[in-house]
Amino acid sequence: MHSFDSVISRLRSNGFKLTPQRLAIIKYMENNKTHPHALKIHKELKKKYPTLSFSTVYNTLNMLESIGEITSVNIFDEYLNFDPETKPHIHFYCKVCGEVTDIFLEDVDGLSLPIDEINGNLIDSAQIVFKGICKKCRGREQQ
Amino acid sequence: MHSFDSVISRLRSNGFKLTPQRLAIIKYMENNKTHPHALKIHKELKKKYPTLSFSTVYNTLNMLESIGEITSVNIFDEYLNFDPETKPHIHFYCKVCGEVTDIFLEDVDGLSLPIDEINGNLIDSAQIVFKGICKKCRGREQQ
DNA sequence: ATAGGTGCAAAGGGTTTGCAGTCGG
DNA sequence: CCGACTGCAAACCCTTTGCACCTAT
Repeated sequence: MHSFDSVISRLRSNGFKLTPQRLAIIKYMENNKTHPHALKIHKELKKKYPTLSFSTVYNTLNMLESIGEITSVNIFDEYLNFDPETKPHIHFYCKVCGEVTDIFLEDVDGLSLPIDEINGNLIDSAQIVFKGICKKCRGREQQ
Repeated sequence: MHSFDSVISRLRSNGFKLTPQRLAIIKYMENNKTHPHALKIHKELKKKYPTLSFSTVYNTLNMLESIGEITSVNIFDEYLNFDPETKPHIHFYCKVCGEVTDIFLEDVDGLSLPIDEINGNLIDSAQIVFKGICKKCRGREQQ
């Protein structure tokens, strides 16, 4: 996702209206590394906007995704997680604490993406989720 | 998934009852490379077992997953796909025809899994979905 | 005989939709 | 002002659950 100001001007120049709800959602997503799902965003922002509806949250998230400012990923089975990081990257899901963190390709030896072709199939995107136990939880589990 | 006969004896020796519905579902999944979802399985098998219920399909699939005979993956956002291939592998989803095919690690240069640790995080499983255009559709699209 | 499985319908959880009222441009 | 957006409730889709009946062992 671009900076708050850039997103705002992109919306403005594309004829989108800048409602308080949209601004709040954009601000919430900017630099957000927690991969929130829509219901969480709704719950959080409802504190400040008590009448905020699900439809507005979903509409705004879908709109931001459609213009490429955020992406959505199925990290768990249950629901969609939204991510302001639009550069290709990998998600790591910790089975103990439930946190989802980003891993960038530079950090992984032996893994070179994008691979653009396998067995004649053209590849244009990849969704990679590693699951396991995160550094913090590993330390905590040692007795 | 093991062979039909092996699955049957595993169930028998574990005290599971061998109902016609279960046998049909197991037979349907054996060597199935289409990554079907529960509703598709239900629809298909309903032809032969008109009273087959959703609960039976889901119960059986969940049972088979719990004993490790099949796995479930979220290839699309919408629903869970079941796969009799339990060896770690990658899914390729074709955006044109919608088919999902398996890719094995041997086929991918530069990709060596399992990677067991990244940044101190212990990794025990990975879900990898490549999306793009499959060989068949690439040929078909050239004009 | 009996535990476990089936089928039905209803409930559940996340997401979308329809529509009247509202507000940003 | 007007068209796009909001909020509400209902609808939606896939999956699970509750429960009476049934069936494999």
